[in-house]
Amino acid sequence: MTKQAFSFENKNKNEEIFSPLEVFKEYIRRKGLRYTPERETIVREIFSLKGHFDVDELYLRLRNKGEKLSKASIYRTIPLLIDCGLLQEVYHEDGHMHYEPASSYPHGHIRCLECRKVEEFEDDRIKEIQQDIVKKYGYRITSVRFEMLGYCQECLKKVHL
Amino acid sequence: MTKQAFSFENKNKNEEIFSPLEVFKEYIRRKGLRYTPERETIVREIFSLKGHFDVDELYLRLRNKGEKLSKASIYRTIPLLIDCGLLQEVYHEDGHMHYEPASSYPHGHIRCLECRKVEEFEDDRIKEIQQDIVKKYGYRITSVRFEMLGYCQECLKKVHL
DNA sequence: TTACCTATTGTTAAAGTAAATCAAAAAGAG
DNA sequence: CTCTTTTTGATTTACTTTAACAATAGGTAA
Repeated sequence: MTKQAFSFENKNKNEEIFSPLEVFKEYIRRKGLRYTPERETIVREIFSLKGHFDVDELYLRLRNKGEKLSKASIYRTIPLLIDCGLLQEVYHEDGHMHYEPASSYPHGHIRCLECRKVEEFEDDRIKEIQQDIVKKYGYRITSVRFEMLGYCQECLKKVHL
Repeated sequence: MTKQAFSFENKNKNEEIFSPLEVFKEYIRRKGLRYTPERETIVREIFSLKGHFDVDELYLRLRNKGEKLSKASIYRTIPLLIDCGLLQEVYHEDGHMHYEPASSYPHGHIRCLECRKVEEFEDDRIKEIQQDIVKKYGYRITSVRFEMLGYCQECLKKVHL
């Protein structure tokens, strides 16, 4: 069986859970690609920061740690991580994409259009909807995104929106 | 009361439903902006095509109809339409955003990563989740997006994914 | 170990989206 | 009709992301 971390399927079964790096290594091997220090550095950083990030942020973070790798390597690694289910796009803002490590629990995001904060919420119905779609349409779903835009309580108080 | 078309709130009440163009006019007036033929043309086109579109598509469509307006006007009109709740971003693909007219019924999108088709599905739970968030966090939600990525039945048969 | 093949890297250039600028045109109020 | 201010189209600009390519370095197999 193929290694999977954070997969929707192996949460309730007694399957082994592998670390992101293990999953990535396995993916690289399976695809006949090469495991390079640059790729390892990128994956380690993404899974150590845990939250949302964008390419520039990640690049600067690594730069500040003294890592010498190019932005191009980041751009090239991201599709690999998405492909093996470790990473997800979360939203496109300010002209570029924002990502987050894929997680095992179904959750959505609420973005305030005024202060631009992003809150997460958990809801089992997200998973239920996904499962129904699989049943009804026969899709194999690799990632789910639930996003709401609006104005948060604080901003609603501050200004008339 | 402010005019709203396709709003989540006025569906089950006996409020008048206004056409997108009426909503837009009212919005323009309220904001002290100017109602120009270019804006009207853009709004009419968006709500006549009904489906998803991107800026280039819309521009070419209008061009083919003999309309003489610039792409810049489209880029400038889109945020207005989003702001007044008539338009939503649906997904970012091929380096640019795709939009759709906001609709009154809660629905999600499934995108096949292989053949790139986009299917829509309706599910009342999307609205339920939204309402719960409003209750729990006090947000005013302006748009909701439920997106799933994966591989459709046909593509799963064709290739091993 | 060593040699070889091929993927990957950094650098640089290219493609393309979206936004900014600005003079000319036009909407809307009086 | 006049005046003020917004909007338009054209062009430039800023950026993000991808492509190209020579140099480098995994990984396999002798």
